[in-house]
Amino acid sequence: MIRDARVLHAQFVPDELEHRNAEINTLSNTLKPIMDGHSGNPSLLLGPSGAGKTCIARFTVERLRENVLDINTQYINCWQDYARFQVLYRLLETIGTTVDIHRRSTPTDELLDRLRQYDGPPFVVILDEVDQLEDNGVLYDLYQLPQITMILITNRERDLFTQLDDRLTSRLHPSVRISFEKYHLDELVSILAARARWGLVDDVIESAEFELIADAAAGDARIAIGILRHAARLAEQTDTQRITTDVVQQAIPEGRQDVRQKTIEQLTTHQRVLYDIVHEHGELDPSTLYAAYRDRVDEPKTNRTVRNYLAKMEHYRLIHAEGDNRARTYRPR
DNA sequence: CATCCACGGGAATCAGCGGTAG
DNA sequence: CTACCGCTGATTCCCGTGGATG
Repeated sequence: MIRDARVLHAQFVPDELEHRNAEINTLSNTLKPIMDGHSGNPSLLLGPSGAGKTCIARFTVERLRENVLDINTQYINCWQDYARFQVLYRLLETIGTTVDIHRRSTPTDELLDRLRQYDGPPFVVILDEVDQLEDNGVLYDLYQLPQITMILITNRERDLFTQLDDRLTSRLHPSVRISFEKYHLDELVSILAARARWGLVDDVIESAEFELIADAAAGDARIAIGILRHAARLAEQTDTQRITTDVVQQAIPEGRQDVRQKTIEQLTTHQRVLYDIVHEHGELDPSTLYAAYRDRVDEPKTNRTVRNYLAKMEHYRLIHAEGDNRARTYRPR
């Protein structure tokens, strides 16, 4: 059934893209100065999730790399690498100067110094989910490095700009903005058809099923591809020769929940207990939460550790924290 | 104003892992 | 092969900060 599983993951970047030509062109144009050895302006890709921002960014940069003899590129997902140190570290990794850097002993400023000394080819940096950065200062750091061209991706522009301080806002405001809309139904169908063509055995799914998936995905290509992947797996497991409407129906909930499900699975037992408590209570204050947690586990972690867990879970958007200091409450997402 | 409660940064400590000297 | 060393990530301890409360 499945011929090439890589293709069935949303982060796979195809060799050719059927839609989003306008967006690709705009992005290419802002990157053009690089071809003449200048650094490009930062660009800002905006739009709902699953609208193709990440895919287009990677695609365009890859194509640029084919056209320019020598550039460095790095993709960073700020959801995973949200600290200033982590971002700088990744960049140094690409240019290969991390050898003697030890996470413990090397101060962040030294990483920045090393980046300043960088005098290699143009360096294009994709920062995905920028609004997740805990310290926006790193944007300022990068902005000041002449060889670096930034592509910023976010689905919530407002969140991003309220976090920025003035010097950054004024720097980034003139940057090129490219807005993405949700995919139309027929666009999703053709995206799915392409993935099926590359990733699945021939003739196992028909257009009615594509449309069903596209409809359930509501414009989000990531979800659509997730559903397709689950459906293919289900069909394989149950030894069905085709991806039928039935199979698709079963795959829809999992496909939708995919991202969240994966992060929940990554939680430790202690974190999972906290998650469950919050979701059972609906809304509660820190002390009741901690008390409930103590009751439920054998060897409870300290209050401080629990706070770390909660912070992390909020970061992954599994729970929602509201209010400062004593007004703090936690509730499910 | 003193006290309470929670937050989150930083230092100290612990436990697991891999490499290495003997 | 084993004992030891250094590194790392997780946890805990300690503490300053700040808004709420009485």
